[in-house]
Amino acid sequence: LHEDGREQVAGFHMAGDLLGLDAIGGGHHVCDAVALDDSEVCEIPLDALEQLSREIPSLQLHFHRILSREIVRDHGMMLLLGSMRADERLAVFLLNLSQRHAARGYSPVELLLRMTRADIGSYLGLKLETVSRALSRMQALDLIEVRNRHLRIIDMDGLKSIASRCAAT
Amino acid sequence: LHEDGREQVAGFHMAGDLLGLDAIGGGHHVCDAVALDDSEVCEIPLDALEQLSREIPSLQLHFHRILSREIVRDHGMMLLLGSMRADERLAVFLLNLSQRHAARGYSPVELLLRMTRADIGSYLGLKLETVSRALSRMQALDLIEVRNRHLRIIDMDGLKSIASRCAAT
DNA sequence: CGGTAAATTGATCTCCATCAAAGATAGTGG
DNA sequence: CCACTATCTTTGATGGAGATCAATTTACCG
Repeated sequence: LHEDGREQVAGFHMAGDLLGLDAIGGGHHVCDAVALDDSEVCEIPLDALEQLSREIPSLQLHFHRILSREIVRDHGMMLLLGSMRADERLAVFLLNLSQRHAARGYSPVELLLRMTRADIGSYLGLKLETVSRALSRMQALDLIEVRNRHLRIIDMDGLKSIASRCAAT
Repeated sequence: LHEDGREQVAGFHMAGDLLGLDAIGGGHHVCDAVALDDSEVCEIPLDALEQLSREIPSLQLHFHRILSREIVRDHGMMLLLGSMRADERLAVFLLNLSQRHAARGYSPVELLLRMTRADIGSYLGLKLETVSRALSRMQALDLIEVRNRHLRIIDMDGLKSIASRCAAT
């Protein structure tokens, strides 16, 4: 995502995720996408989708549900970026990754981070060093085990309690 | 917006704005709305809107455009919350307010802030004291003139240059 | 006019950014 | 196969922006 020079990672997509939901409605994309791994992409022509969703109400419903979820997700990110500290952000990030892994039939505790620390930092509004430090701290607390891009969640509940330790901003 | 205790101002709406765009697609609202002034609200039944937009393609197009804009707007906020300092955030906020005022036929320089400093802070990911200090600083630089909730923009270009002084995160 | 909520301003502290350097990893070519 | 290089990662030291704590001051409303 870029807008007057600045740029930021707006999200990480996994198999089955839709992307490019900005530009629905005819506008131009304000984000671009970079593959972090060998990927297959299925392009959905917007007008065909709109045409079909006019004919099939349940498709329309699903389409709108997806758009809505994107908005809710973004609001969650705004909350995270606006009021969480470094390790809370990271905990939320890891738990989210874990959930999505599990939803796709992979292990919820064994994660392979496809992105660099800088990417994670950009996404979470942190610097890469801060991400690295937070990971090390979590490892020291036996919450996770990190070896480069390989990450294993040891104490899921511990992570959850970090992620939701309220700050009541 | 609240989710496990925390809460945050997700946006400020003005006359004509749609709100409640979470919950499109049948879900539950994750935000609620508070009137900061005497307000009239026109409720749009979702299923009627979807029904109509199935029949009127241009309505569907507009509807999708609005949803898309919301997503783009949120991404802008994520950028702001993730990588801007206090006065940049405030400058962006004021310029945005000014634009929307102008679009409605009001003066772009004479603003009446309907919300508290705490609300602004919550929206921008800052504390109320920080908002207050940033405003005072801008006033000292003759960029704006604040008297309580009344705000006058004196140097629009100055504000713009603050808003876009890149930080290249 | 008195009481309450909001706003300003000051002092201090904390967390994260920044600067800097060393260690690990993967890819390249001899 | 191994040295070689570029990139990524970790870790340390320092500084700064904003949070937090606290005390006035100002505006608002019955």
